[in-house]
Amino acid sequence: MAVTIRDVARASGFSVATVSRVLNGSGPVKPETVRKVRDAATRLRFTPNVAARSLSTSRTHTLGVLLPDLHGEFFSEVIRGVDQTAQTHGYHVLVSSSHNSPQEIAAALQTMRGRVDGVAIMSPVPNAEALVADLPRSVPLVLLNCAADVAGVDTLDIDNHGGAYAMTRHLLTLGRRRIAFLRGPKGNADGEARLRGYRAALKDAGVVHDRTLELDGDFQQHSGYHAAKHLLTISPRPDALFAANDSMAIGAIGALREAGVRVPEDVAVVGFDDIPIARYIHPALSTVRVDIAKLGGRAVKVLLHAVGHRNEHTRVRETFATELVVRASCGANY
Amino acid sequence: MAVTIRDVARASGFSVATVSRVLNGSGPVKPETVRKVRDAATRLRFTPNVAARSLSTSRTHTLGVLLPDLHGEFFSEVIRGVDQTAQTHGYHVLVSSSHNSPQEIAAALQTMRGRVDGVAIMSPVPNAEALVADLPRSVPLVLLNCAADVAGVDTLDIDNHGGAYAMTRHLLTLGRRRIAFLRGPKGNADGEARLRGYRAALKDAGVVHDRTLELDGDFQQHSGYHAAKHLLTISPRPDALFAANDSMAIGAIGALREAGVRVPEDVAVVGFDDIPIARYIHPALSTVRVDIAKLGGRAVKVLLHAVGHRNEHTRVRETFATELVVRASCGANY
DNA sequence: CGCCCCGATGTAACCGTTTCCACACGCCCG
DNA sequence: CGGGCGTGTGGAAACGGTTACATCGGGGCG
Repeated sequence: MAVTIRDVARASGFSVATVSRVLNGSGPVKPETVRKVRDAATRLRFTPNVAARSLSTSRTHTLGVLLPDLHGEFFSEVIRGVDQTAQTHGYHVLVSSSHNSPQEIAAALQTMRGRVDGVAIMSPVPNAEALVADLPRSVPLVLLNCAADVAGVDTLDIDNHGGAYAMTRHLLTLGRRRIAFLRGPKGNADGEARLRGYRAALKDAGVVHDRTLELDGDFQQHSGYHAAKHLLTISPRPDALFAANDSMAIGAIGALREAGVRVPEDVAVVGFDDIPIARYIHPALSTVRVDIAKLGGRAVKVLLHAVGHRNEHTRVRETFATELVVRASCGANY
Repeated sequence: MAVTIRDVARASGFSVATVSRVLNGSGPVKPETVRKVRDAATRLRFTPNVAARSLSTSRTHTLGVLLPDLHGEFFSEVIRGVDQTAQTHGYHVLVSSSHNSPQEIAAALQTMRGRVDGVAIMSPVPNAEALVADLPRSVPLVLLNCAADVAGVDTLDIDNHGGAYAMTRHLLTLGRRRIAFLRGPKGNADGEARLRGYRAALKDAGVVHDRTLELDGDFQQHSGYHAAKHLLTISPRPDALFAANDSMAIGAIGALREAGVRVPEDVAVVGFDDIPIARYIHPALSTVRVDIAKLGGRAVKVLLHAVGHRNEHTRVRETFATELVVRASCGANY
């Protein structure tokens, strides 16, 4: 067995209680004692057993992150933000992906129980309300991008509607009229909100709404690729494509180029998210920036606040602003 | 407090020992008893306390992953592979990033102690041997891409040398002679091995080695961008650029295009990794494929094997084959 | 018929912390 | 001078599981 607190107690000549107090900085201890105990601890290379510790404190110093999947740069940015912030607060991060249904999320939450002090859920499901509603609410939760209004949990959202509205408006001012929209996965809250923003902008501009210009996608590159192929069969051909995320926009550009269609001259293509790679592709992708890593970091802070108040804090509901990023693919600069 | 095994025992009319046996499928129990206990457990919504469990079993059912950073698609692919495999084996994944020095790795390993049953380390440091050598070897470790030969740990490597050799050879057969190489971060084992493969191929082909064609990079897009800018100042100008990873290759292509240099006509650009996005950029990136997710998955399996044998198994040392992927950016198809 | 073994179950020790409570001591104050 | 208080420390009870060991019938076998 490894060295325990008892060994340190014996070696330093004090009781386990005192050793514990020294190591945790709790309770009054003589400086002299502190020194001796510290000495013994380092000499023996004592490392507290985290299981034992969390058994008695019921704190794990770990946060969970539930993601729908791990494809593309979007999610790695989320994790990056989460990990970074968690680390600076002395917390660990437990990730779990491939949760696309309420059932899977509930199951994952179940198995995480007791392993984490709080969980950030990025849920693609339409009605997160229902999902979270009948979960044991013992663990602090923060919902990311769920557009849900659930009592008892914190929620962080991206201003999807506003971003999509602004981008659509931008395309309209550039003179594009037949703007196709490439949707996210069915029921995905982000995707839906972006779609609504697009529709609203069209409507406000008095452009007639054409359902056939709303293409199906699933946020992954290849779906953008296929959607663009399909778009080329539409007559009259759209002069712009607004993809619900950057990955699909990139896939779409690939398909258009293959077909000899010029971007942005023939078809403007824009995305959403501003993943790091967006500026390096050709043409550089115009998109709607979301500070994804920051969102992840914020989620951690909210969670830690909840943990600190034993989940009896006033709930937070924030919306992250987006920013229009105009590069080349929208045709603004030629 | 939550419902404990004692509550289940009381409710079912059996002892905690029997309940435990039923729930873990250990020891002989009457079918009738099993039913009753199961009933009581579900009725009370009993969830075993993982801390208590791991305190007595010293198993956490969690694996750790240490990564140098989380930028780009490469690492998210690793995590994806790890998570997927871990999940199918009922394991959780603790990730931790930004570990670029032996000290940081050691520290992270320290704080993970007791939280995980094993750790996969993707270490960029040159001499992982030294690092891991003086770590407490209680926890099973698997080293990814360290090109290190450390006793007592499993190691998984990518055939960096072979892949780079093949790619360089490919460029040579296409008639390129002044092939620049864009290096990875200083001391990064993958980067170094790829560089050596490049050099070896040049040497074997009798091409004189020109140090000025070896550019500095750090695996991130912007470094590829800047390196390409620099490359354009070299005279005579190189006719090919082999980037040590795809992210940099993509950044480089962006820079070249900005400068009006045609890829691949004027300068061929190739990468390494075959991240998902590689095929969608323009020109589609020729690269060396590595099944990153599979590597992550394999790491988990190795780790679980080690855990199963209480870290007293025969160590594994595997090299993952790479595959030359010829697309457009190398100029083979025009 | 007695013994042994096996199946089924219970009792309690143990895992390594934290923390409540008790206690000793010195000091101040009434 | 005694009681209260604050400081420093120790003893031991949690925390909630797992599991070694004990117990108890009953069936097979010599």
